[in-house]
Amino acid sequence: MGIVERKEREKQEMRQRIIDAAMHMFLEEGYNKTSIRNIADAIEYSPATIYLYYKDKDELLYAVQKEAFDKLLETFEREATALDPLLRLEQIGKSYLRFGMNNPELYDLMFIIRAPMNVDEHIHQTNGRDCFSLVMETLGECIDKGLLRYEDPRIAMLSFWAMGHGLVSLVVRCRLKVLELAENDIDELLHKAIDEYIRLIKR
Amino acid sequence: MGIVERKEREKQEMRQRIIDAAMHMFLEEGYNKTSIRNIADAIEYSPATIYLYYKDKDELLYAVQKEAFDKLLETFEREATALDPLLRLEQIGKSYLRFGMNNPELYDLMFIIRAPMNVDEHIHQTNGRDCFSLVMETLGECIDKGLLRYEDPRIAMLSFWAMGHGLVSLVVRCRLKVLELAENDIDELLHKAIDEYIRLIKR
DNA sequence: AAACCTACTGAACAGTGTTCATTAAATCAA
DNA sequence: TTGATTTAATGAACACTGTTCAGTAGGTTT
Repeated sequence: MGIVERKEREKQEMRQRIIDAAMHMFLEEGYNKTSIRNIADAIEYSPATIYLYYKDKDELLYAVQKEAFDKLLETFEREATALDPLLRLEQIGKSYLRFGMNNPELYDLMFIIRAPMNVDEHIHQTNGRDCFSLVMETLGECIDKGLLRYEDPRIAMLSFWAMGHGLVSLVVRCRLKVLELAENDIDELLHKAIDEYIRLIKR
Repeated sequence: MGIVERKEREKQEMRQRIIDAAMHMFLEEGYNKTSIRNIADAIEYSPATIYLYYKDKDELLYAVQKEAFDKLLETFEREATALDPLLRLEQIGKSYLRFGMNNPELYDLMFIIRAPMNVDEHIHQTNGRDCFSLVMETLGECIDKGLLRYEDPRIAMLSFWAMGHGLVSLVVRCRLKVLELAENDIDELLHKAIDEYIRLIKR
């Protein structure tokens, strides 16, 4: 009897249908402006049904986040392929910047949105782990080969990420306006900033 | 007749009473979890009254934000007093970090919270301007004296701020958990990261 | 004392996340 | 095939949210 298998499959399909709709609407309108009722409307089910598949709106967020990190990882693996670790590091930086600038709502979801504390904190340790391992390995290789002016890989990782995240999140949350930069220059300036940073950390 | 003056004074007092309560509750519970009704309760007025003094919840946010930037400016002026611009830059960096770590909710309000687009964008150009001028001047002085490995002050400002903001905001929004650092080390690591950054940008 | 003005409020509107008893349908056992 | 049981889905409700507005009480002016 394949009934239980089919049911399990249907359950997974339903879960997927929900997060597909959720992802779509989160990107279109943002997390806060997307209501469970809107998502329910989109998939033509009642709002209560969603709660049969996801415990609450946060769990929905984390599911979408997970898919987003998969996308970022794919992007890294596609765009940061250089064998030279230093060059690869630069590719990663540029890739990160582009990813954030091209998918601001997605970036928001992954790196900015308030992480509610009622959820298992473990999520933050698993979601995105692979992405960070990839960066970590590249940084480690650079340091091992003595290519960087960093000694401690933790400091290097922290700094590298902080620079990337700082740049993207200031743009995504409109905080650069205070610097009164021309809107068109911003993209170019960010890339220059990363270039400069890479230049600075090179030994 | 001092009646109109008294009334004006009372109006200002009421405005102040409202944002005092708002600031207090924003810091205690965060912006999103603070409702107009809660604020109204705290000052023992009806929710509708608040709308006589502030157009909407966002305007309340910007008023609180303004006070917060005043606080940050005071902090800078108190803690970053060195005559040597390079040393002063370091003091600013440390000061910024401490400010963010000691007042995470305030920091959130100032630099992370989604800036609604229905508000006059001009706010983002005025709120915090003084703080940035101060940093800008120090950076400018450093560059003029040839103390930094940056040429373009805009890139320098962008990078310096991105590093600071990146570090603080990753902590404030719990994104460092993925790096599995010991909770106690974080404060120290952030300061080391800033130290390293200053070291890197020194000519 | 009557008119006016202004500060304030209660009640309502449309929306939110979430829960739960009830219903309808699919599955299972006889 | 029929009856019992499990499962999936829902409508309605609850307790919130930001915001608006007609109505009121009281101080101010004429």
